[in-house]
Amino acid sequence: MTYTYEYPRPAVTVDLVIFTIADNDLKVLLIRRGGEPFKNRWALPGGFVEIDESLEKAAARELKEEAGVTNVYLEQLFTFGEPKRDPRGRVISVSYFALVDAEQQRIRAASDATEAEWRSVFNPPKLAFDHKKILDYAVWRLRNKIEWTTVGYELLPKKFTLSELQRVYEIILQRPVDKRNFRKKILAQGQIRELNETRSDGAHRPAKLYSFREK
Amino acid sequence: MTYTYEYPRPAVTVDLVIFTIADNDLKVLLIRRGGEPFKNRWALPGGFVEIDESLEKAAARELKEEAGVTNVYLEQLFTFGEPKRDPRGRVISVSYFALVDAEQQRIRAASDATEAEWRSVFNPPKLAFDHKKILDYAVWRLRNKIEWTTVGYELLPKKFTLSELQRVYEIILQRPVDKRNFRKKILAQGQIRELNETRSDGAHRPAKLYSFREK
DNA sequence: CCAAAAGTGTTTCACTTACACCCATGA
DNA sequence: TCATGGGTGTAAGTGAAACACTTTTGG
Repeated sequence: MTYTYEYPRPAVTVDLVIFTIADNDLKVLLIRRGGEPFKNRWALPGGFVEIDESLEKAAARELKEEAGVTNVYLEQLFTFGEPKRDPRGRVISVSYFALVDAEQQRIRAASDATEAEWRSVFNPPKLAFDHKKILDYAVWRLRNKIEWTTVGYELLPKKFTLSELQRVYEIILQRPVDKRNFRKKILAQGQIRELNETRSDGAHRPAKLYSFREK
Repeated sequence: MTYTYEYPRPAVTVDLVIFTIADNDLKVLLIRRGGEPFKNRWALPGGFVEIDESLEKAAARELKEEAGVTNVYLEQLFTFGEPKRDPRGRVISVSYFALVDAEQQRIRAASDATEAEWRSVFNPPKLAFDHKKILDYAVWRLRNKIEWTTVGYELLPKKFTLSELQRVYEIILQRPVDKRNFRKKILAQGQIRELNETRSDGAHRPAKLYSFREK
């Protein structure tokens, strides 16, 4: 195959599905569009890939610009490239999903300037472009990942209780999880360390705090 | 976010990892490059995405052009976009992997004109660009998929014996598989139908033929 | 002492793994 | 009759799921 450069080129963007847990719900960060097309509709944050910037870097840059966070879990999802997905012309979107923990997510809420909101994943507003498809795919992926890997920890602050971790699983999977089996499974993974601290949180037995090994 | 169109745009290609089983080995289709860079090196088949063509269609088109096959298993793998992956400029490559069965693969070998070869995945020649990385990722994905899904059938003709299917698994996983447990597992999946045919193949008991439900 | 969440073990069931011999055929 | 690959069952082990009560604290 010979590469030539005479082809009309598509624009390439990254779109981000940024998840967090808040108010006992799984949230995604959405931005309200100011211009056409889809004016006033909610959309996933995203933007163009700079010519000398890797896709991963572009995603990390958007993440910082739009959600004000760095150093969070970030993974490429899928590349969407239907010719008509953007009415203005050919735009290929490399989608990423990111997991932001409750602590960092609060930082953003405070410094918010543009119209961006954390919205429930399970009852989202109508989205621009094919962003609903991207969101659905991201949720599907997150559900799979949480069952087979340890990404769940990315949604919690450094110190957490087992009940909090369990809630994360229940919220994402949208089904109750057995407490004893859950603790057994998590502890058997050997990925978390029990700290010599507890958290008192009302009129009941304080919970032991744990931390994830590295992060 | 506002889209503007003043950005210099990267070129977008699709690259294909086309697998087949032959000579008791897992093979990938490689093309010898005629021009610089990487002149004479082997590379994955691929090409530019046309401006009005979906990524999936572009991959299917390349698959037909390069391997002469249509209607085979095709799945998006990952998008590689390091700025320096192509020395001539910014090229973002959406990679796909395809599974071609032994029957169709023979068609191509007969009508071969360009310098394309089926090469062993486990002992490949030095590859151009970052194609080794793409190949490695595709092999990893294929291994996972074959353990959790039924894609294995895509590498066999419509009628096959259980021993042939077992060989496919052993070749891909690069380890021996227990015959009784394998047959039990496959039959329990309820995805194949026993045909009223056998295949005689030498001085031993003929094997029953099976077919996959749909394809 | 009461309310509330934390913490803890055992049994059952399903699935995976290990393993060895007879069968049908062609030469 | 022998060599070759096809075909079959059982027992042991491992991991998942179901399930209820005691502990610790604050009010």
